[in-house]
Amino acid sequence: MAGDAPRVRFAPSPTGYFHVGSARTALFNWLVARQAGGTFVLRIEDTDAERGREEWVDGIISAMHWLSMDPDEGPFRQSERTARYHQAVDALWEGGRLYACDCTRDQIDARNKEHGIQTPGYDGFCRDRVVTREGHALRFRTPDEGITVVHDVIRGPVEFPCSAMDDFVAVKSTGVPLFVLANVVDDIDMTITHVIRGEDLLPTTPKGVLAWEALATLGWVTDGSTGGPSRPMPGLPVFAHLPMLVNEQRKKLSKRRDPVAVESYRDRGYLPEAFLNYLGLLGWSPPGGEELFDTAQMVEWFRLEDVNHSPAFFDVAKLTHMNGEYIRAMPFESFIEACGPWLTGPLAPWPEANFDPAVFAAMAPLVQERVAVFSEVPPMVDFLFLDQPVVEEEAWAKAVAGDELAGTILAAAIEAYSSLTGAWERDALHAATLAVGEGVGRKLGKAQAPIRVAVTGRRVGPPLFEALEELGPDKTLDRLRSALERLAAGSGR
RNA sequence: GGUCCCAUCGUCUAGAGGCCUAGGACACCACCCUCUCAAGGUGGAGACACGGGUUCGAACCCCGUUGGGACUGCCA
Repeated sequence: MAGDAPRVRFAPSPTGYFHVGSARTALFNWLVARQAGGTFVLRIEDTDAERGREEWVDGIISAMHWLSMDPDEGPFRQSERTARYHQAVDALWEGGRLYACDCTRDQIDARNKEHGIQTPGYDGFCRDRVVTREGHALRFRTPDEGITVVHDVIRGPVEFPCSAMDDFVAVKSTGVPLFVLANVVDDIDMTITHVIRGEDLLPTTPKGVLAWEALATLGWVTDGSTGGPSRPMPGLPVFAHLPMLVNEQRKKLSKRRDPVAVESYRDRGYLPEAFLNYLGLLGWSPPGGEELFDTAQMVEWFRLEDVNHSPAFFDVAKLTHMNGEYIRAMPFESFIEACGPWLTGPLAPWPEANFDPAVFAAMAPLVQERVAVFSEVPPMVDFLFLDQPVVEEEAWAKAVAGDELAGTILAAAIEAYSSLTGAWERDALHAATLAVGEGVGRKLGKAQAPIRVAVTGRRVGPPLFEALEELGPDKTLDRLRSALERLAAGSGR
């Protein structure tokens, strides 16, 4: 742990998509690097061949890019560094820190069952047996007594009794090194100063510390893989184990049941700025108590020492609210631009040719203050660009079919709208509709409901008269008439 | 079973012994505004897990209990 400029690493294993917990870990690492002129390294932990497909790695990189957290170095892939790990394994083997083991899991379990009642873990059966190194797993000989201390900036010193630590497998029988060892060798070679990761890794940290110390005792040197020459290995890094992100059941976020893919938030129209802001509030909060802040402020305020100890629930509702605040704060032009992907191309629910940017721009200010995520934009304006509106059946049932005055109102609206003498614009429509309502003894709020559903297909949406103005008299009257027809047909009248 | 971590409103958190009658935000409820829905405004309900210490004084320090979680794999 030296020096001024920290070198941190974000080391995900590529397992499909970018997990929100990983994003939070990446963010906190990134903050530490940025605030002190440090280096943010990306390392892909893919020692397990079962994992890791190139597309997953691409996914991680692009998600990180979306969040403006491009790595300064990497991606390094552990799968490409096996030769280096073998050197460490040789050193450890020759130093007597490793021994070969030919026990199968079943044998270990059977022995454990025989002895203790149910005590998982390895019993050290092969410690003093002679097993050939080739073709067998290599276990790390952990001390029988004493304690291993992990100095964690967030939690303080955490002590692990060595007696409770079993001889873990460091190298598979295939010769492939496992995570604990590869991790340590990499952190040494990459001169990592701060290991910032999830709390779930805390229990394995003492094993890494032991491996680190074993290597140090054996005179291991770094390989200069980060550019410099070979040099003495650095001391232990600073550890920081971040509190878990949990679901409503207070359990570690699960891939299967919880919405954890960062990509899915991107695809639903969350803003990266809002996403980062929210992530920053999980396990940490700025000294001034601010809730809304950008990454520059986070870089300025963030302190690893200030990170919480307890798990945090990933609350999509709060994220969504925050995203709405960001959307409303956007300059109008930016909002229009950000809506782009939702208005044309495959995401747009209407025929491309029907889309009219001018019409959208006219409605946009009303849309901007009504959506919390961009995926809500199309349904808010689809009636303008669809030949026929999507009629929500529930809305129709309630506001039209279920309203005994609906037919009267619709008919009166057709009459009033078609006899408008001035321009077809919001104020005239407003006044006309007000009159229609008075005709049936209803206030505007109640009177506009059937009209809204007839024309837009929905009970909620942007203000009606602005909408009608943009839609134009032909389509408006058309839709009013067909709604009236449908109503007549449906009710048998 | 073992090891470790954690414990303030439903949720995210502020709180680093007296400033706490515990603050803010999301969610929730009511009202106002209002052409629907939002946004906005006002108000409301809502927490220091429990028990012992230490102290003149504890949400804050210590111990225990309880509860939750993680790990315990030839995954990471």
